[in-house]
Amino acid sequence: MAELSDRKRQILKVVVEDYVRTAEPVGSKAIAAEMGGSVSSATIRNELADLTELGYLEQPHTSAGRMPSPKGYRLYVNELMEEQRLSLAETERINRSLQLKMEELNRLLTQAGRAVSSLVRYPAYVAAARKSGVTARRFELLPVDERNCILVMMTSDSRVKSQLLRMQLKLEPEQLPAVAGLLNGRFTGVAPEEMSRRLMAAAEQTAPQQFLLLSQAVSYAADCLEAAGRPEIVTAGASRLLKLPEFRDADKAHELMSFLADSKEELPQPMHREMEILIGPENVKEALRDASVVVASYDIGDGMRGLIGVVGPTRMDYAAVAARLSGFAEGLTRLFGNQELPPKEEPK
Amino acid sequence: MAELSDRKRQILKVVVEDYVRTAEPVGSKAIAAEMGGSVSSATIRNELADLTELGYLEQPHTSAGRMPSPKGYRLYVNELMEEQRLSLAETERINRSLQLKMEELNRLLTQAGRAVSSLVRYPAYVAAARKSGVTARRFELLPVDERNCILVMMTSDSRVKSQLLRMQLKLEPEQLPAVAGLLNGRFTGVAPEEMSRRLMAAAEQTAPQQFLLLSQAVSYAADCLEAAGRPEIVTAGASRLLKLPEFRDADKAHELMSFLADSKEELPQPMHREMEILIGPENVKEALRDASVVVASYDIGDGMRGLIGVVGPTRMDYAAVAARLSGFAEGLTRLFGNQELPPKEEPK
DNA sequence: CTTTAGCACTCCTTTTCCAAGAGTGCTAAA
DNA sequence: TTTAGCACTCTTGGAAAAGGAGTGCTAAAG
Repeated sequence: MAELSDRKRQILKVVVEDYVRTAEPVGSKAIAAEMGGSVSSATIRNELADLTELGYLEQPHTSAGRMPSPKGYRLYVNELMEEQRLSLAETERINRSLQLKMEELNRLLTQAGRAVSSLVRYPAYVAAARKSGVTARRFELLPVDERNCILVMMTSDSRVKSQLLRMQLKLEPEQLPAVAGLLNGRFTGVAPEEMSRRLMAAAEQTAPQQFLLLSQAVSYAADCLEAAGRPEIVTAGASRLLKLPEFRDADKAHELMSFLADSKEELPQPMHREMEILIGPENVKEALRDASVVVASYDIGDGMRGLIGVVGPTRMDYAAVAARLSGFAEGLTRLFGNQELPPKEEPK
Repeated sequence: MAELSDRKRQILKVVVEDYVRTAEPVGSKAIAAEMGGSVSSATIRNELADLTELGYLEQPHTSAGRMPSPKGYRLYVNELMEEQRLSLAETERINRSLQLKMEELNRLLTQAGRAVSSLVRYPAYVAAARKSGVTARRFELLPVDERNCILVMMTSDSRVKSQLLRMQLKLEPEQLPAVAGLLNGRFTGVAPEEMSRRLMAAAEQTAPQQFLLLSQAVSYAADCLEAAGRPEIVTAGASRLLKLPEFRDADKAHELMSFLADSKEELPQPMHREMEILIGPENVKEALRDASVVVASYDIGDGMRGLIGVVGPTRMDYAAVAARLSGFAEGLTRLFGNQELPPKEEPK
C-alpha cells in the first residue's frame, strides 16, 4: 500500500466532506472548484481514476460522481480528518445537558443519550459498564410489622438495594436479627450461584419460619447481583435514521432500527481506547454492515468505564461526531469524578 | 342517522375485513365473491354508493374500490366486529410471557410491552399508573462507617427505596437516630413540596452536622416521591411500523415513531373503561391522527389501574388486537392479584 | 320495487420512449 | 504532467401511450 500523493489525499478529503454534506456522488468539476481552481477538472479526473483503482473511492455506475468506499473513510478518519474544536457555546450546551441531579443511574443514561442524539442528529447509545463479580457486603433486616420486613443490601461496589419482604409465616421481630445474622455470615462476598448453593445447605440447619424469610431474601439478593453484572444499555433518537436519505428505504431502516431496539447488547463495546470508529463492513454485526459507529468511553471511577456511542450512515460527519462524543465523554467522566470526590478530598 | 340494512352492514363488514387484510381498496366484485355469490356485483355497487353517501366508506378516487372511513371503522368496532376468541395456544403464550419473576416493575413492563407487540405485530405501550400523593411512611438510617450511611424509606404505598448517603462531615453513629427521629417526626405523610418547606424550617433548629445529612435525606426522598407520581410508560416494537404499507413513507413513519419515543406520556390513557378504541381522527394528538390506538386497562391492586395499549394504522385488525389485549390485561391483573394475595388469604 | 347484465367512462398505474444532463475516459496537444 | 475537447455512458424526469380495475348509469328482467 504505497503512500498517496498530497494531491490525492486532498482530493479524497474533499470527496468525503462533500459527500457527507450532500449525500450525492461528487464529480470532478465540483472538486476542482472546491480546490480553488488550481487544477482543472481533467486532472482531477485522472486522480479520481487512480483513487478508484486503489479502492478509496467507488462509483455507483459509470458516469456518476465518486463516493468514498469504507477504505476511503478509513483513511480519512485516520489521517485526513481534522480534529474539530467545539465552539464554546457547544461545550456549554454539553455541560448543561449533564447538569442534572444525579438521580437514578438509569435516568442519567437516558438523558445523556438523548442529549448526544439531539446534538449530533444521529441515534445514540449509552452504557454504564457494570462490574461483574459484584457481591453483597452487608445485609440488614428492618421490621415493619409482623408480616412484613425490609431487606437492605449493600453491595461490594457501594450501592444499596432494598425490598419489602412479605412473610408467609408470622415472625416475631426478635427473630429478624437471627436471619440477618445468617445473611451476613454466609451470604456476603459470594457470587449469586454460590448463594443458591449455600441456601440449599442452610435448609436443614434452620428453623422453617426463618428459612422461608431467608430464602426470599437470598433470591432477591441473587437477582440483584446478577442484574448488576449485566451492562445496561439505553438507546435514544433511533427515529432520526428516518430523516437520512440512505434509510429512506423502509426495509433498511427497519433492519437497523429493530437491531437498535432489540439487540442493543450487541452494539460495539470496545474498551481499549478512548474512542473507536467502526466504518461499514468493519462492523461484525450484520445489521451494522452498512452503518458506522463512533464510540467513546468515559471513566466511571473504580477504574470502570462506560460507553457512549453514535450510530449513523457510513456517510457520517466523523469529525463532528467524534468531537462531540469526546466532549460528552469528558463531561461524564467529570460528573462521575465529582461524585467520588467528597470522600477522597479528606486531607484538608 | 337511520339504521343500516342488514345487507349494508354485512357489506361494510366485508369491506373492513378485506381492507385490513390487503391494504388495498376493495371492489364490488371481490365483495360479491366473498358474500358467496348470493347477489351480483351490480347490486353491491348500489349499496356501496349508499354507504359512501352515508360516510361509512371512502374512495381514494372515482374508479377505485372503497375503503372504510373512520366512521366506518367505528361502526365496525361498535357493532359488527365479532369478539375473537383466543386459541388455547395463544392464551398459553400470553401467560407464559408473563411468567417471569416479578423483578423490578420496570422490567416487567418492558417484557409485557415486547410480548404484546410481538403478538399483535404493532407497536405497543404499557403504563403502570402510579399514585400521586404518595408520601413517606417511615425512615430508617443505617450506619455504614463514619462517612456513609444508608437511608431507607418506606412509602405510603408500601414500597421501599434506599440510598447510600455520603456525609460531608463526620458524624458519630450516635447522631443518626436523632436525624432519623427528625425524619420520622416531621417528614412523613407529607407531599414533596411540603417537605422542602419543612426542611427550611428545620434549618435553624438543628445542629449543622445533622442538618447536612437531613437535607440530603429529604431531597432524595422528595425526588423519589415525586418520581413515584409520574406514570412510567414504556413502548416496544415501534419499528414494526416500518413494515406497514401506510408507513412506507419515511416522513409519516418518522412523525409517529418520534412521537412514540419522545412523547409517550401523551399516549391515550383513558381509565374509564376496560377497553377503549380510538380511531384515526378521534385521537386528540396530531401525531396520532392517522393512526389508531387500542388500549386496555388492568388492575394493579389498591384500586389502581395500569394500561396496556397498541398503536397501529387505522387499518388495524381491531378484533384480533382487542382480543389479545384483553388477554394480556387479564393476565396482568391476575399477576398483580397473586402478588397481593399472600397477605390477604389470612383466614385459613 | 329490486336485482342484474351490459357498457361507456374515469382515473390510476405501468410501461415505454425520448431528451436532457451530468460525468466520465480517452486522445491529442500544450 | 497538465489540459482542452469530445464522444460515450448512464441516470433522471417527463410525456405519451397502453392497460386495467372499478364505477355509475341505463334498461331489462324478476
